[in-house]
Amino acid sequence: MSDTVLPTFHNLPLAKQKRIIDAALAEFADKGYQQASLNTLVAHSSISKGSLYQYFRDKRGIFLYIFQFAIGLVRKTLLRVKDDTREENFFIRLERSLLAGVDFIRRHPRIYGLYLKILFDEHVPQRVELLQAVRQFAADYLRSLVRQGLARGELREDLPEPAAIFLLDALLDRFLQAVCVPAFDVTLALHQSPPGNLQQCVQELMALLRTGLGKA
Amino acid sequence: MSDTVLPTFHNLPLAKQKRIIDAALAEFADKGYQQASLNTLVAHSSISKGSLYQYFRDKRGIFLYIFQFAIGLVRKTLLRVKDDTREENFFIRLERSLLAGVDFIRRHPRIYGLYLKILFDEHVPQRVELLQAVRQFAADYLRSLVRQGLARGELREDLPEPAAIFLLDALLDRFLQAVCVPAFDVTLALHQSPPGNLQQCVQELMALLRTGLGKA
DNA sequence: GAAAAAAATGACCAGGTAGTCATATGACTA
DNA sequence: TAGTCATATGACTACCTGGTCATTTTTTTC
Repeated sequence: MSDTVLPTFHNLPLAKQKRIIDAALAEFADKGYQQASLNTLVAHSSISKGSLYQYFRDKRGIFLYIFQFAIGLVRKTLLRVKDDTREENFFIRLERSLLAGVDFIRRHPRIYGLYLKILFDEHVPQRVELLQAVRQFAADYLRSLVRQGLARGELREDLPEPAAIFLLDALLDRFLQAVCVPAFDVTLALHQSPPGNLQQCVQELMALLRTGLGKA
Repeated sequence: MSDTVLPTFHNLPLAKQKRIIDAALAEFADKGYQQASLNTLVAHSSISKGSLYQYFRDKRGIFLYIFQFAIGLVRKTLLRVKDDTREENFFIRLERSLLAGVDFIRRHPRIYGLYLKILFDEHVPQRVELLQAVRQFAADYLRSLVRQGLARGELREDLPEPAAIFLLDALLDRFLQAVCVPAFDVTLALHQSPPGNLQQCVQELMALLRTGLGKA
């Protein structure tokens, strides 16, 4: 697990570390794992190729380090939202989480890009473990929200928990994708819409989740 | 658009055409566009490299031909489902469409794989057009179902159409992904479950869509 | 059956890749 | 100042890529 990054890297000045992390994130997010070029990476971070191999064992090592770094950032951000909205209604919390997700992506587009690049590429090292870590975290997050919502009587008592979590996960994930992948954005016009409009869309979706599609 | 495949290809015996299409589909579905190797492709279809370039202009041409071929198959299949369930209730139609999707993927796993490989790779030729074709088709399909459901009074009259379609699209797409990408299958245990169990999951999700999560 | 046209072939090319290694640098020690 | 040692370097290797082309083989035409 930790034989990915060598001690030399941590001896580097923080600014240099950051330069390398930034360049790696950009390259992997743009090209995916296999297609990412270490030559491009070293050029963009102004270090030599030889140095790169004194910081990391190999390409795989660089990638894993970067991805774990990214996962850490996501966890921290989402847990903060969960805590900040502790007292709110279930659907409000959901709405806030979603908007926080949009905000995160706006601030760290390359981290989200990296995640998307991994999703369906079976040849990425440790892909199953990395993906499962992300999805499991999301599911746990939503489960916690659902249980608190149930405890407060904001949700139907007979709610099938796994199905509900699945539906929520699907909707949230797709919403984020639609925000930053125009081709997904066929129905709502999220992509270029102002923040206010975006919030209105979210609220409409939340209302739909609450009351369902069927005739009352 | 049609300068992708050269006339020589269509003069080939159908069996040989099929061999090439199969090998190309397998290679692109497994590796994605850039990472797919034409050397592997020709080896697997038992033709020489030179021949490949007498059938197609270049790599891009092969890819586009294969993808359009795949799109055709999907359209045909889904339109048949829509027609077959013409008389059914909205939620039944949805359920049937979803199960038909699962069945299609089971029968043509490489076509679905190809679609997934395209989703987030900006470097795929014509990606935006290809993706939009697929998503637009799905959205149109769902819109048609929703409108007929509304006309028959099976859905709330005040249903916000775009939001509803978005939600349905998100759920259906994610369901298919969960069926064939184990890492997505964190909550429901779809991946290795028998068909009966799978159908029960779908029904549970349909019920959730109908009545919503909120307290009555 | 000969000539012409069409199709098949694989060695070859330029350009890219991940990773290596002998050498150079420069900071710290004695 | 001399010696030591962690770090920095980029030319280099072996390999793989998409694409080309002179040549051979097969098919068609007369």
